[in-house]
Amino acid sequence: MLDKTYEPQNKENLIYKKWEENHCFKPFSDSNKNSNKENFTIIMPPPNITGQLHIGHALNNTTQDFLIRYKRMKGYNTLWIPGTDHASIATEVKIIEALKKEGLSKEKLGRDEFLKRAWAWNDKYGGRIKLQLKTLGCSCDWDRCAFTMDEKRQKSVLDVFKKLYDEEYIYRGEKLINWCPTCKTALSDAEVEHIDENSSLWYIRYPYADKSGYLVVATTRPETIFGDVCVAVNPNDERYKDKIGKNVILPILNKEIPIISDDYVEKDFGTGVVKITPAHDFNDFEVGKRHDFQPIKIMNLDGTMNDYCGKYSNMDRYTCRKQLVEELKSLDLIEKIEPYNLPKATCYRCHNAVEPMMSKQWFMKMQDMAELGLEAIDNKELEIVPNRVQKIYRNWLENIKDWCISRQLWWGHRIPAYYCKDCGNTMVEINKPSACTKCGNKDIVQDSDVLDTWFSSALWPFSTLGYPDETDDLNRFFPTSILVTAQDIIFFWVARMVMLSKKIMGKTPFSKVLINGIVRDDEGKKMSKSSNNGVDPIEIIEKYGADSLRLSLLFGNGTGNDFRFSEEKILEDRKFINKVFNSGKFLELVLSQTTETKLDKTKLNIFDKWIYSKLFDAIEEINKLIDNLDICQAVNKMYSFVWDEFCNYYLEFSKPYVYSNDPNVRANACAILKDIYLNILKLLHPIIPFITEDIYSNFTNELLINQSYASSIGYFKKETEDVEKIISLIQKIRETRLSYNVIPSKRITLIVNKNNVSETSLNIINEAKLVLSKMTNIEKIDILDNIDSDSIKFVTELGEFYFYKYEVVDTEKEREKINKDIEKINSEIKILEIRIFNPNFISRAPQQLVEKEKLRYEYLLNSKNSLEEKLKNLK
RNA sequence: GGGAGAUUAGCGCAGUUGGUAGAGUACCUGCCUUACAAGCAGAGGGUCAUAGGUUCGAGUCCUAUAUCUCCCACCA
Repeated sequence: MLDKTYEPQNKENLIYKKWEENHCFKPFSDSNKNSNKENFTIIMPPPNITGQLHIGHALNNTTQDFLIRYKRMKGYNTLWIPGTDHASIATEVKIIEALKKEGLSKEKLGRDEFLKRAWAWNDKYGGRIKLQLKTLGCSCDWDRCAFTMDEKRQKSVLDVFKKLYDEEYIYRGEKLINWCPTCKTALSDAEVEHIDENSSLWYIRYPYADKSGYLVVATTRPETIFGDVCVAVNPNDERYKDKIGKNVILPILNKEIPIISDDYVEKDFGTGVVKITPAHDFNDFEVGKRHDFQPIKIMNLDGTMNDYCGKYSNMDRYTCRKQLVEELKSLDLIEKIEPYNLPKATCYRCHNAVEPMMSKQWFMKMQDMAELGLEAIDNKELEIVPNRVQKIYRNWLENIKDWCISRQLWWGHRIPAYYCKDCGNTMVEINKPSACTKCGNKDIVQDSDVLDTWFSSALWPFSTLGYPDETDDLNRFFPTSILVTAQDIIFFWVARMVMLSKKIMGKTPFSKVLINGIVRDDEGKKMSKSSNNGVDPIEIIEKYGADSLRLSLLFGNGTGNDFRFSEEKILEDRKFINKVFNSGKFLELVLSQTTETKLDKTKLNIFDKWIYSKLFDAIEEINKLIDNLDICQAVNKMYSFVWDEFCNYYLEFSKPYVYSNDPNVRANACAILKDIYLNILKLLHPIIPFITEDIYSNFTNELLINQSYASSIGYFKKETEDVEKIISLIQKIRETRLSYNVIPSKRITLIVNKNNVSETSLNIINEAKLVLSKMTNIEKIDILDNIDSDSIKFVTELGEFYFYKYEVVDTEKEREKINKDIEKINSEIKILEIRIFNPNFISRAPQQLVEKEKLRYEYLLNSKNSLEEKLKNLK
């Protein structure tokens, strides 16, 4: 028995448990190894264990669950693998924050203790994330749940690292890298965020060594002058042409450095003179390399100045800047200071300024990899929806640089490189070597660094399936079907998965990527882990149920478009769920009042045939839309079919039959109603799985999740057209009644003009008599030859109809109404005339359209004439 | 500096090969009609940002412009 109103709170958990107990989330192939059903596989983007899921995750996972449930019901061998990501740097930052509150630091704790904390953190937050996903209704296979740092994934990482090292794609070297002085680790280019900062441009005088005056250098980073190796001008700059090759004196250090020329220098910026600091600027590094200068390091890894900087050593970089500028001022070496906006490089995790530093790190060669990534797009092995995102992907790969993969962190995959303490030999091995392969020394130490968290993420599509072992899963499910993710990790993750899958597995990891939009809060601000305006989906689910949240996330949200989340929208959308629930209650009521239901598909009335046709259309359209990944439109179609066609019309149509006195009619009517309704539950199950499953269990003993997707017995053209005509008649009657202010409870007579309504139309009307009277409160239908001229006339496709004037009256209203109708028709006629009297239109537009418009024009003229006549006759 | 997206009814949005603008919600009118007032039946409301262009025909294609949002980027 269904409750009085739907109470999702207490039921959803139980339903989820039932699904799990019945192994509903497993691929068919688990129980039937010979299953030859086509696979449909999704690997979940693993949420970071830094915290809990927010609405953005809910959108992402609802979309995946929608696709998985749909495909499962479509008969695919579906597998959805869930998982979580250790999120190396992000989690480490969080743990350090937590330690700080306890007055601890990671150094005080030591590596082993710190890692214990990290694993505990994983238990807590990873566990919570899984719970959140279950609460949302995600039908993923929890037995296959993966964690980027669990044993199996460690194995994958070690294997791939060694493979790429052996093939010389991975190398170690000292290069200029992005360094976060706060997190005290190297970062990749992708992990650096640029923000605009109000700063200054300092114009500093560099005196010529021959005391013939000075050169003015404009810089945004005065504190780096300690590292200057030269100053550079453009070779074509007339102002400085004769100065090239001369020396200037570097202020403070009083060291002579040369003036060189390089194309990199823009004549028009600043003074046209650039100081070159190769060890702390990416451009300067390149210039320095071209001119054979040794970089001079001037900073420590914590962002303070190093011993090279004399009295400024050990001073924070920004303090140094302030004091240095003061000193330069006192030496009269500052020409001027201008306000200047510069993009400041910051760490994507701690948001502090990143420093380019010379450092020995591990890198992955990316040139060949990028080719693989581009090839995937070029050869259409990979399609990104919406299409525009492909450009972003392509652009990044075309400008890629080698990937710095080592991090000076503790929480992560430790790099499997071992160094001989004696001879310095480097060995990359999956297991620690017992002795140096070169000198035999047993004193071997492992590299203390860990890998960029995105290294393990990049292997996700095959590491989750068991790589490097040749598992059944890997053979069966790789490559996967589709990746659903957000746009902001297209470089971090998507591109790298494609590259590494192609490199390691020889195949693109998925053929489609569906990008879901960014979720914003109700003020339009981006919801994110870092900006802390995230809403916990659990809170929303506790209030409104998971189905309401899911529906709201998918309804009216265009593919790839940003989505504004509000509780208000949930309240609006959940009305639909209530509607579904109540129509189920109606079915239950009807079934309770009949002893027998028997579906006889040979005995369908026109309304049954109409609803089956509508169902047929709806399913066809929905299938097509989902295949095109247009989930928004698909949900829209479900909505309008269920509410407009089924609830508003078919339920009403069915009432005379389900309450019929003829037990045979009744049995069949009930059976059909049930059949249609159960199909609706199937149709809706991918969006609102809980309530549909719950209602379904009231009518059958089977689980809805296991059923085949909705289907209709067929399409009946003639009956469908007939019922459409009846619907227009119903609407016309209602409209006319209302326009004459006939109160709904008043039962009136419908007059049919025998001369004007065809035999077939009469048959249709006759078949719909009961329905008509119920839906428009018509007491009886008079079929007349002679109709009083003052009767109230209205026209539909079925012919001319009237009301007795004495039943509806009010001449003034009538006049007003006719005039309004004429006006409406006139404006349409005008538009049509422009078209059909245009010879160009006649000759160039499709003939079919021309014919259609001409017919419409004639129809309108006729209608207009009859209305005008009516107006004349109105007394 | 480069690129992408957005601009449609009061509001938040949909509109996929160009053919007379759509749903939801709000507002207005009338209804507690035995599934549902989280409802039913109706009505109103839009020069589809602006200006040009292509076309018989443009919300839809092209070119500018404006406003907003996002991404990328080493002009010191």
